[in-house]
Amino acid sequence: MFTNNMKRTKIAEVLSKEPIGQEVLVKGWVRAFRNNQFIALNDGSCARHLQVVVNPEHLDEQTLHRIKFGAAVGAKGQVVQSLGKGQRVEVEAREIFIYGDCNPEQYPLQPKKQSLEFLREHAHLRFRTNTFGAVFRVRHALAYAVHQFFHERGFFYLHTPIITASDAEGAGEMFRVTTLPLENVPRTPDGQVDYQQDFFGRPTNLTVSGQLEAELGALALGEVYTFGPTFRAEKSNTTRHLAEFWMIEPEVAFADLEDNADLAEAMLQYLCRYTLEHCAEDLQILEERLLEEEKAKPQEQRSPMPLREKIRFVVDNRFERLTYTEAIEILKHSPPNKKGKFQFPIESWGADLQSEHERYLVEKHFRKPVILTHYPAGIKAFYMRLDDPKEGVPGPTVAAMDILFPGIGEIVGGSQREERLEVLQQRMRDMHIPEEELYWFLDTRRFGTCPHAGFGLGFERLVQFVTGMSNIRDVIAFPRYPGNAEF
RNA sequence: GCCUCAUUAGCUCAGUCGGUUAGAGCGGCGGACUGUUAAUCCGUAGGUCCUAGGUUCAAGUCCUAGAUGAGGCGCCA
Repeated sequence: MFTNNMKRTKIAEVLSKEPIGQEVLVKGWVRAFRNNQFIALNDGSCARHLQVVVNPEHLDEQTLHRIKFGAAVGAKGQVVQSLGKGQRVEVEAREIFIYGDCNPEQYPLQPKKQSLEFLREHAHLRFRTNTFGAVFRVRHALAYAVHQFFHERGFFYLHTPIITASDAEGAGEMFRVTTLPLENVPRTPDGQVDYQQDFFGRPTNLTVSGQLEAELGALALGEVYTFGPTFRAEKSNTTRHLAEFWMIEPEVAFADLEDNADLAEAMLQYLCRYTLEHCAEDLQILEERLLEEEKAKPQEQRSPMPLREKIRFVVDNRFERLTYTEAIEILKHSPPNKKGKFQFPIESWGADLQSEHERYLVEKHFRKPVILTHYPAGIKAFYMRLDDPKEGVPGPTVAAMDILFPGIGEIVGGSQREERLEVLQQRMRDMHIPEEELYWFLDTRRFGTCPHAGFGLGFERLVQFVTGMSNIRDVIAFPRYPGNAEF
């Protein structure tokens, strides 16, 4: 009979402290049962399994038969030095208790390598694999480090709304939020949808960015950041877009574009360093997985360096900073442009850079993260600060900043904000953004305005970079994308 | 939204020029095994060849449409 009068010890603790001779109770899920004798037990606390050695003399035939891949079991026994070679310590089980059976004929997971596509269809179970265990432990570490980074620097965590009434930001297609009955929408006499009868008395959407609200906070609290879910209803079908993702958006008063770039670079290096120091085992698993995955690819598509080296490279090297105008010059004279290899040839100043151009700059030309600044005003948002005209620059630019990472592309997008009321109003008129809807935003410029700056970091893209997962749908627990909202 | 590729056993995939009874590895199941490490060994079951049409004496194989998945592009974080 299983006596459950002991405190459970986590496997991470047994493996790190190696308390030889101590009696422990461990609980977890069976990852392998070899030789009718050796259970590889994993409880999620760490990447590694604990070997539990079963002594058949202490175990009835029936329980032995229930030790199956995936079953939840508890094991009580002494921690001893292992006689085998794969591990230093193991638990000599005197008692085994089956919490939950796992029928192998029905269980979708198998004790073998399974494709990421298959696991994506079983996302509710994929946490139980080595790869996804590692991904989600690293994701947690990164989220924790984000708060630690900002807290250490005196930033305040601001919770901006998830439901918003402003649809004037132009950040993308929005998801409508309503309680109106879709099958029988109330109409006004002139046939329009009668939003006065809706929950908020007006049209509302899920937020596409907390930036405008964060600016309100920054112009009083000084330094704030948001870290929350963000929604874009674009039908993007790529390895780096989600309909629901998490975004980190710091906003800093009395800061200019350079301060902004400094902050973003320091943050990315801090977060990368944090995972190297706190997630060594998980990163090793992910590095080995990536190596295995890339074996199937042609040489030129493989990563130039192993995962951890790539992360260390970001920590140890200054990001390359250059202006859009300088980037255009480099691209114009680049071999692929001259040889007509770009699908979109670089011809003149003013066009937005395509993925292929960003990739060339980051992966071929500089071979390191790149901060691109001072984009043409025409291709950037209304709230970005208009630069003073500069010699050698063909048109008006804004104090924008994009950080490009190898393999992922744009990981950060930010700017110094336009703090001058008249300039901002002119920009809004030029871009057909209604002033009335953003009166509250403009009030910050009317009353005690000051220079300020901020950026947005796509959290999943950062997790992608650090874990080496190539599809963004594999770094969020339950991905939302066009045609899929399962689980 | 556009382009390319794929869909065959539970999973990963092979399947020749259209030809007769569709294969492998892993996994499952049964058995053996008290030092295994992707355990091993013996045995065994398992198929609506994505769907609907079409061409043909004959279709897993060719054609058309659709569904689903993957990758790329655009939009961006």
